[in-house]
Amino acid sequence: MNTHHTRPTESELQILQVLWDRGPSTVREVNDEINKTKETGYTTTLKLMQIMVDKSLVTRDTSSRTHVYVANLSEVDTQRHLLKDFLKTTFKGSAMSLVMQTLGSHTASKEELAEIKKLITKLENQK
Amino acid sequence: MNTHHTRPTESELQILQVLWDRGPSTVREVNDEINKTKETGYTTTLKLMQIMVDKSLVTRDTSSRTHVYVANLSEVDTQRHLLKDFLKTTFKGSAMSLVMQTLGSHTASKEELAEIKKLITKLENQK
DNA sequence: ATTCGTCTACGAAATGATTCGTAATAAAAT
DNA sequence: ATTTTATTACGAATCATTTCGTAGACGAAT
Repeated sequence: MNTHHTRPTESELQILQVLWDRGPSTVREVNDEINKTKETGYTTTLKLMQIMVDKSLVTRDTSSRTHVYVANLSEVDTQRHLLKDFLKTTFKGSAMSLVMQTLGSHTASKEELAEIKKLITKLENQK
Repeated sequence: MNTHHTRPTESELQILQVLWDRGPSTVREVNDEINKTKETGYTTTLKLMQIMVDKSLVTRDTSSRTHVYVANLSEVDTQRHLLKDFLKTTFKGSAMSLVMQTLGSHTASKEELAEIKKLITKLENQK
């Protein structure tokens, strides 16, 4: 067991993504999903998910022979966490340069842009 | 030698940061800088920087005994690259949810918000 | 009841990243 | 000239992550 908090590794994150998308899933289901992208042996995924239980990243229901796994963290919380980290390490903590860069190099629809603008206006009024 | 393109590791990125901030630097200088944050032996940093030469992440001037290292990639290009990756792996490629989340959970000055708004308006007009 | 397919558990190999010790060398100080 | 100090080169140890083989168990199909 391990209650201590660490960043999920690349592979762990991939598994979490699947669990977030699909909801409670078996190893087989997760592995099938992952194999759409990346060839991975069944026992590899199994082992990773077992490790994730140990790290408390996921919980599993072992009442039936085929165990069912559930993510223990919410997607948004994890994103927030990783974002904070990413911001610090690659943008020296400057949220603004990250936003500017993202807007600059990724296309967004008019609607999306409008939505962001709305959020900004709201933020401006809070000051 | 290695011309083949990979993502810099955590440590490599840290070294690149120093080179971007300081400009051309010796191992000693980089190591001193890094030690402000994180205790690291001199030869550790040296070795990493030698590996980075091999990966062409940096170039070095060996004309004098004490070699001088320079980053081979621009900070912005690297950020763009890492951002793209990060977006894909943790935000399923949705630039918008990344931006929204960043704006939501990090404070920005009025001026910064205004600047972003200006960029958005510009983007809107391009459509 | 035997066989077949699928599952979990687990150890250990493979891979990748980081850290460090040691030797060789050159320059600087004495 | 000799000693001290700083540097590079490089192999190897350590550590974390990922991958996989094998064994044992269970249930379904024959």
